[in-house]
Amino acid sequence: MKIATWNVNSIKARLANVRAWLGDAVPDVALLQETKTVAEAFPASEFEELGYNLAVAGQKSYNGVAILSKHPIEDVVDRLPGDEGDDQARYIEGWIDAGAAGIRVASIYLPNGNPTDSPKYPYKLAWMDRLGAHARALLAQEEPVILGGDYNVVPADGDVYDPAGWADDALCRPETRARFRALVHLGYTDAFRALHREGGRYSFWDYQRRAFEADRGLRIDHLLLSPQAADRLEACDIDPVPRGWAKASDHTPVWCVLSAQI
DNA sequence: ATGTCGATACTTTATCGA
Repeated sequence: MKIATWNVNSIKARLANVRAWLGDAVPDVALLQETKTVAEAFPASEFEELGYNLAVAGQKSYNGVAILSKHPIEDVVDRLPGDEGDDQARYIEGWIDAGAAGIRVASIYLPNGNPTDSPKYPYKLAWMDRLGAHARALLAQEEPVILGGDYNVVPADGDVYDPAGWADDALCRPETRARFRALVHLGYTDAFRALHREGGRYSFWDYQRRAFEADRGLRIDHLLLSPQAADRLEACDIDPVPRGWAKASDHTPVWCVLSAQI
């Protein structure tokens, strides 16, 4: 079972690239973020042609998340619990019905939070607290779970090209990192970090100032695995290739492979 | 020296968000 996460920065602008990568990498499940369109306008048939089922949560212009799965998607939850007044499309969850390899997945687009002296930062921190509460509730079900997405969190200084320069950014601030660590402390595993010791491995490079060419990047796209999923973790990596394609997203896919059973 | 991208609207350029 191969599961990938990718912030595509508009599913319409990225249609050809996403279809090409799905054809190359052939993930069973793809968790997409920043689709930037309402669910009714999501180009579903373009992915159904490739053998994927879809679950989509969208809004006009901003945000938007989706799950693509070769297996049926059941038990869909299309908003993060904990704030009925929050109408930003940043969370979708579902059960991937793959028999013994079945797994619960969530596609997460965590708020950026900049600038930190605006209401955006407390919104980010509150959103992370809500995610923690929901992640805790999921653990009680003792299922394999992958919470994947654009976390807008640089977990440690080795995950950003210029730690000092980014120290006060919403992606690096101590309050942000503390909440990410809290997710780990609940019992979730950062799949990439579990299998790779080295720093300097990034999933995002800004469009500006030739950041990709200079490898000035950040690791902010993560796959967090419940114990039942982590016990089945066989491989995880970042695929930088799509970031170098024409009309690239500013993020690149991160994927992992789980065995069918332990 | 400067060099971004995508969506939107009282659109063809400015604004917002990232």
